[in-house]
Amino acid sequence: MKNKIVAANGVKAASGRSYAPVTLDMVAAAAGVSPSTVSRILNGTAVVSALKKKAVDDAIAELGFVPNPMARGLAGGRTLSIGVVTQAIDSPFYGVALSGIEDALDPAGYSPLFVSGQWNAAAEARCIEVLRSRRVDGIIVLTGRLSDQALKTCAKALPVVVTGRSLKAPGLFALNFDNFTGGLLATQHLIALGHRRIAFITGDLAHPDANDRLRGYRTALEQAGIAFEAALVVPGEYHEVSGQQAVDRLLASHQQFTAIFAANDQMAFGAALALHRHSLRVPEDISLVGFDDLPSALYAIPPLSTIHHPAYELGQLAARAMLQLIAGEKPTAEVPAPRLVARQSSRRLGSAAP
Amino acid sequence: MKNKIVAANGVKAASGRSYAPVTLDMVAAAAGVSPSTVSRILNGTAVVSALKKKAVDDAIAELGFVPNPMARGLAGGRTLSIGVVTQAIDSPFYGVALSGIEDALDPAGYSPLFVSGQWNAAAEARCIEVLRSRRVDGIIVLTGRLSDQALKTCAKALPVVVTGRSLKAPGLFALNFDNFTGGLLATQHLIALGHRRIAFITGDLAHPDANDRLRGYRTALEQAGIAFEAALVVPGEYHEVSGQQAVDRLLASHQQFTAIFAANDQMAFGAALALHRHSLRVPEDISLVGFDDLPSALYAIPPLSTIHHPAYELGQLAARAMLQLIAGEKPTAEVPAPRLVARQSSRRLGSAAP
DNA sequence: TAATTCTTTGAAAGCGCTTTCACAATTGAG
DNA sequence: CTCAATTGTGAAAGCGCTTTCAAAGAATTA
Repeated sequence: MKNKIVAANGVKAASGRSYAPVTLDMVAAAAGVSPSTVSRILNGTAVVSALKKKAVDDAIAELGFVPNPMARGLAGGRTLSIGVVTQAIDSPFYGVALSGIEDALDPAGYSPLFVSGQWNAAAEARCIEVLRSRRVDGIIVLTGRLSDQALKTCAKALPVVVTGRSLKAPGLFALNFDNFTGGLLATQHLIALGHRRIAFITGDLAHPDANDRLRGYRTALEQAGIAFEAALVVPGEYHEVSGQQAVDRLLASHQQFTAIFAANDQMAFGAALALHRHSLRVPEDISLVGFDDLPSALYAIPPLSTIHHPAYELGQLAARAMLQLIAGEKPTAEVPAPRLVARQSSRRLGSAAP
Repeated sequence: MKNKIVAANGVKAASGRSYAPVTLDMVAAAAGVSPSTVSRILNGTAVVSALKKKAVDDAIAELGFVPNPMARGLAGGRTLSIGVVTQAIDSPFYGVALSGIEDALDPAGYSPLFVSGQWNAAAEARCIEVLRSRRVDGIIVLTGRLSDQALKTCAKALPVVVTGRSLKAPGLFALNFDNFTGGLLATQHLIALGHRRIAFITGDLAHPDANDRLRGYRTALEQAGIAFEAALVVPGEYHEVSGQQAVDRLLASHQQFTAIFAANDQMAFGAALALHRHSLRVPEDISLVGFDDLPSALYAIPPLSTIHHPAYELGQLAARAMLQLIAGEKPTAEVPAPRLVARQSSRRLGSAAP
């Protein structure tokens, strides 16, 4: 039926006639039923006779009716929108996660509302305020710097899903990636390749994940009977420059090392550039392993060995968990385990050039 | 005053007491005025005596009142939200643009609503439908595949700002980057370095920008008296793999060339990897120039020479133009001119190794 | 068959805000 | 000092939808 097409394609509809806001009342009138009945059919709130249902469905299609979410939100309390607090919408890692959220929310009829916290607790708090003032039905927080306490109290008023922490509270669901094991795997990989002097560029240690990755590194060392050397651990801040500077510092300190494990890919890229500037080749002179498996890791030169961090899936899982939370169910999602992706930036110590 | 703090910090407020939705009526009651007066003060719709204004302002601060956008939208027709149709929220280029939009919209009290069109006209049409059903006050379309006609008709109902096209229509503002000059500059740069056999990896030629860049390439060649060779032009699709494949194809064809100009950075990264795989060094054996100046271009190895495409500014300009459109003003924004950023991926033909 | 319980449906009261409209209270002009 | 033109303000009517609440009809039971 042509009706369906009009209903499914707003632009088409708009091109036909000027966008006429058709309301639920008009549908009711056209179908010869009361507005309440239309609403009930729309929301599946109550049983309606098949006869009337058909009449209403036809009227909706005929008129190309699209419910006004504003009115819905005002009247019903739900807005079918989920607030998403991200740190930077242009971050390569979070971008992918947002994409996962969007894709998981869409089929359920929910729209995400993205706001950026800029790695700043105060800004995040403002974000949450904005989201609540927009009456979102729930909030997904991607990592962030907000205190656990702030999140918990927020969860009292609204379902909350948070990634990057382990946290239990009513109305709150936490999805945590196993950063410890990730750090462990990366380091074990280098050790297995014969490396003993492995430098580590940390993430921002204000973040639990950065600490977990560091613990993984230390534990792997321990397990292999390699002494931990503080001088081989240099602080970074999760972005490229900091990785670059870390390597500069490492080199300036004249420490010996044959491999570098960077706590995320962005720092690994920076590190690679610094090594390049110092005429050190990866992996011939220095092996390099990152963390996150950004899309661009595949196209680094050489392609970066890294720990796969399933950002897209994480986004999807978070979104689905939110949907479950809203439905009153208990989310059960589990984040996939970390997995090493060995590419060409790491190689056996002392192996011949290709 | 503590009031201010509470008002500015929702989380704090929430942690103090359970989130009590304070309404305009409550403010009116507290200030001893009518709701109409409060509304007028909120919107600056009419002159209100200084005395009452102060009473209301105090009450607002005291109660930590935040207007409900839903109700506002329902009653007033405005929603203070702008729909943004992007192609992929996780694209490195668009991510930056979104960030610019967000930053420009925020001070005006507007929130962006991002939806992804996935480079698909039908999906974009659906996006627009979603945005309209959410009653956004305007729509910003980042490039996209929608027909000009569809955009124009959309603009009849809603202010529209579109990037990546030159288009004139009532209620519509187009912001176009000078891709032709960009292509020209990149090619001239390589020519100036002594290159004569310059391969070109095109973007998706369904896009006007891809064609403009190609025209720039051809024109630069012409101006330098270099014959255009179709065999040196290979099609790409604006993503890494296509750049990689393009180089594979180029090499397989045994064409001679000393430089490659890729129509965007992502393809340049792919191309660099392919060259690396074939043991060709950049820039010693082949000079490489990209287009867009993605943040990661700076950390490519070697850092990529490219045309600066001011994505962040573009986003800002688009958002500001939208604000002007909504205010009934005529936007005047101009996109900054393309600019070559010469880094280390391009060098003079035949120059000695460092 | 009368009494009782379900089902289906409509009327009406909001949700929180904006916006006419009209009423006082000022002010200026005649 | 009256009459008209301002001006500041409140009452009330929605915006488009959801959701009691109660009524009417259908089905069940005694």
